[in-house]
Amino acid sequence: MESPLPEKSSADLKRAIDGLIRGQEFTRQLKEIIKKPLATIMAEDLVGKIMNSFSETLSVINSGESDEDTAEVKSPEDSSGSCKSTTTSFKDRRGCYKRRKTSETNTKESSDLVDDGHAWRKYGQKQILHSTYPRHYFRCTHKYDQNCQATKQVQKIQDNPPLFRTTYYGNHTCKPFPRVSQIILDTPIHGDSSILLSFDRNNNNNNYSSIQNVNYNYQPYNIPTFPSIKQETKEEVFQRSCTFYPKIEDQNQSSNSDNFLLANDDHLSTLTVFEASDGHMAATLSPDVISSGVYSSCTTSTDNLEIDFDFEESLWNFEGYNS
DNA sequence: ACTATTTGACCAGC
DNA sequence: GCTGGTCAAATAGT
Repeated sequence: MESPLPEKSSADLKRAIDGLIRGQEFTRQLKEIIKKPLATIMAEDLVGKIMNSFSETLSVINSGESDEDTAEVKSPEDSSGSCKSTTTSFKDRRGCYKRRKTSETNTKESSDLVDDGHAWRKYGQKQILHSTYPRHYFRCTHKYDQNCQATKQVQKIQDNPPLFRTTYYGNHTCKPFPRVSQIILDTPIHGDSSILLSFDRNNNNNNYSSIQNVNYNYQPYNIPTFPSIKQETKEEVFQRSCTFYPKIEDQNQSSNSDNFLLANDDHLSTLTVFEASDGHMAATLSPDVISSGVYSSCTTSTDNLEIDFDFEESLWNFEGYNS
């Protein structure tokens, strides 16, 4: 009773230990990659993993509840159902909910507000006592169409340099299926540099669309996942772990195609996006080689991969990817 | 017209 | 009674 920490089950302790070991391993990896070229983006990814690992561990240590209890996320729908209608008019149901007592949380702090791969909708903002900055409340965009109960809170905790604390509540039960196929990436390391690949769905003469805007400067960008791609396929295993770089060699070229470098643990490829003769967007993927730390395209390869983006299915279609 | 954000109101938990 | 989380009308944006 007098213990400062709640009593832990052996499963909790194992989770805590696993989390610490994971953090230790990520830190070791971080130490290794700092020595390498492209260290900053790889390091950033690892720092995120390290912080998540420690956050999860801390939440295990701090929670006084068992796994079974914490995994049960209270649903606002369930709680609003219990709202008494005797004192409130049926029409005005504002604030009619049950406050969350405990639920699965995951807190991370970062100097920027990077896209976490999910679509969020802001539903509130509140000035918090003894806090300089207001807290912003977000729910999953698919709360109603897919009954996804995930929410998050974002609060600025420091201005210079900016630091944000993001707390996630509940798990996404929605499928990450965007209504507008758009990938927006911010690069906190390099200030306002950003990359936007925007596909115009309004061009509905056929199943494909054209690239509206490809805007980038020539620094590396990281796509930890491809949230716009839904279907689990063998190709997605490749996509999921790719890092995405605009190719420097194209900087002064004016052409109707755009080249990007895709890198994962053991692949390097050039993705060339272009508008095909029939107006739809296509891309080819060809293996690259690294020499002396400088990336260059392997022009001798004929083992290219044809990729189309089908907006009706929201799928990248791979043809001839046999390796 | 439709969707997203803002903001004051409302209510549960402490 | 205070505080924080959520709702929903009003407003802004596209």
